[in-house]
Amino acid sequence: MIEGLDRTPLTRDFFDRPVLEVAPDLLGRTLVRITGDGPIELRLTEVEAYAGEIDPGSHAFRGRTARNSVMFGPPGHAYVYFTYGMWHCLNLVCGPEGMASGVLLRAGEVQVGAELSRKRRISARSDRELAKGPARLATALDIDRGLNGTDAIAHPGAPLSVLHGTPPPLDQVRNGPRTGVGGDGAAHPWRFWIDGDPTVSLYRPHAPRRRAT
DNA sequence: CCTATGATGATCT
DNA sequence: GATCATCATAGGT
Repeated sequence: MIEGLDRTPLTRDFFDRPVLEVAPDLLGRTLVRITGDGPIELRLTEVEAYAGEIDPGSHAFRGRTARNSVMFGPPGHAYVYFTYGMWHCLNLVCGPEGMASGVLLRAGEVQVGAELSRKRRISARSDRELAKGPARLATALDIDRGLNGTDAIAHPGAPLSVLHGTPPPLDQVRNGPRTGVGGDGAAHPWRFWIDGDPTVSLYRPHAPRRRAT
């Protein structure tokens, strides 16, 4: 186990705040995933905020649909979506309920269960790449749509939960434009990361894909 | 180090 | 039919 870590679970109140408060506050926290093979734990190093129906970059911008309905529900639950035909991404819903905001978990450092994670991340050249990117993070933690809507506040049998961990000093938290978000949503500097951490993903500006001819 | 491109399918218009 | 909160790989510098 990790020494010197505050392993107190985060509470519902932690997530029941505006997403721009919650997102940077998640850095350094410990994400716990209980798989069939054992636990995997991750220290969060990079996140992005999505502010519901006022945010052109958010899945909830055009209102509630079958896919995004979890975002409109209670804070502290997992919103998992499938994208680009083969990847999953994990978000944590923030408050207040009905605002449809969430935090995309983009990267982290695997601190427990790296051997389990490696089995799902064969192409990772080093452990620092296990969860370096949102779809890599979901793969490393064996997360798919089966976990969509799951309550991520710690409780008996919880497959997913978040512990207090060790937040970084405030002057080590950086922010900038969100990765892969174009149009009007690109203006918001709502990506947050821990400065200098080797597990933070590389920034890629949004580029529209060329149409097939 | 870098840039370009194909993979693959759910979702929404 | 177009888009997509992405990644792995190939090949150039």
